Amino acid sequence: MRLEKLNELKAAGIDPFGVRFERTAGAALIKNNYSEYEGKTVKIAGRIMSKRLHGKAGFANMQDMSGNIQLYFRQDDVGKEKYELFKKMDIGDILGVEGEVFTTKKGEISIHVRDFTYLAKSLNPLPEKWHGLKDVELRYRQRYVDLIVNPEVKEVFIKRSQIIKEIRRYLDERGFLEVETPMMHPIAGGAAARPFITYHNALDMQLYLRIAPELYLKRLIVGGLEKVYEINRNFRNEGISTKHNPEFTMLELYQAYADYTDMMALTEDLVSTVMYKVNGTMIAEFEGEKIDFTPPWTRMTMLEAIEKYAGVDFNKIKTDEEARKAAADLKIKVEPNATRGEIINEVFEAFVEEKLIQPTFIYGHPVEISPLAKRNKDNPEFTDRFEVFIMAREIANAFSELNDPIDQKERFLKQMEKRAGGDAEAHMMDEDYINALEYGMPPTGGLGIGIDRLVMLMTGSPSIRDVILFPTLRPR
RNA sequence: GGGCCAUUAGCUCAACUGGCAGAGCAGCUGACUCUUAAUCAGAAGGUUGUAGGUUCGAUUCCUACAUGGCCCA
Repeated sequence: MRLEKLNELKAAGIDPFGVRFERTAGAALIKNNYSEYEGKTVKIAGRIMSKRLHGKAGFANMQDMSGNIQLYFRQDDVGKEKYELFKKMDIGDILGVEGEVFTTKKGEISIHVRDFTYLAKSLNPLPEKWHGLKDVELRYRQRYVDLIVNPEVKEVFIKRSQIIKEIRRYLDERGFLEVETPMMHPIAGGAAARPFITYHNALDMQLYLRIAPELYLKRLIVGGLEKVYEINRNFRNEGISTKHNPEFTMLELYQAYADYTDMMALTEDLVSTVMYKVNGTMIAEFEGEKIDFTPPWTRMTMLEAIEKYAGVDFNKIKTDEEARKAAADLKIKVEPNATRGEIINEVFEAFVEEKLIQPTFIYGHPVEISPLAKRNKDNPEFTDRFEVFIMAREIANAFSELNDPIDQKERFLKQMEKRAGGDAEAHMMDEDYINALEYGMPPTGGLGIGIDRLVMLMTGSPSIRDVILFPTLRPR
């Protein structure tokens, strides 16, 4: 049907797919500065979203990126030919119009159209005008349609962009250098996760898509780039859920001569500053909860948190055997050879995480689950590491970086044992990283923040797919 | 990987206990020179996700598969 209209347009000598159109205003600009624009002739362009015909006059609404404005067409003004063209026009068509700004009798700021040109004919009908597009699958698969008809979706992605911009501004102002490190790694390191595998033909070698940029960024610290950060994609070959997408965006930053306490202060200040700049408030509404980002955030060691929420004091549990018994008492399944540190982590995940609604620092992670973190001076079974939880979600992970190459090598060897034992998430040996540490890495604080999850919280989006423009889906 | 739910017109949704698949919007034809969910009149639009099965008869019941959602691991 619309193809016929397209051919009619062509037959009438009108190009349905026009060219460059110079705009002198936008919908929101005109509405927000009406007194300036009243009576003035403007040129605006956008998509026709609705149409109301009244014989020889009619109204339409045009949407551009800034908003929506009403257009008024009269046969007396545009001429019979153009008016017929207006009548034939479909919802979804993209036009450029020229006319004067005025207010209708009903008080709506509008454009009195004098002339218009076709910029793009729409061949597919748009979804229904007041229910929009609801089908989540279609919304993700055809995000372009979602963005056209659901304005709140556009708002989320504009806010996402602002959040990332403010993070960059914050770090740039504090002397951090933004860098880009490889996405394709010969060894997948820096996190506990299964990687995607790809293949380079010319080099005849297998490569991994990175699961984290960590080890490369710390090589840069060795190289003397004392404050670096990277905001980019990580890839993890794992399940998909409302909290997980196979590719997701991470901020990682490293600061030489700092430690995890500096990272705590930085995290709290960075996140709350960005929150306030973007939302104008420290309070976020999320799934019926009010989250208060105002610093200082609660600080608890992992053992304190376990004692509080699981009622078990792991300070009194000294051996792996006692820990396994404690796990059994709590009805948590663990590997028969699980160590105390691993069990502490299991108990934490089972009993504590879900309770952490307000921004909370959990620090002092067992060394077994932290192969890249520096040991605590007083208690070498634990590391100088923290994670931030908000709404039961892990938002940030940070530590004093392990800069002792000998300890690091031992940790890698331990991880390799686990790997040999079937743990596909255990860390791989990275000889070159050890080599880098052997040149000397200053004591360093490192921090990672999951950008998608942060955006979820700051925009009130319950699913990670609501903050990723094109989430991973099975092809149709 | 397991459980539950969903899939009907381009979109949003109906269809009782198994009995002719329906509405609104969009689109089409016509009327209307200040409407805004415009209004009014008319006509049209479907392999009910796919493949089987039960039945005189299946959108409805059963099985498998596909895609998605939610929960769990």
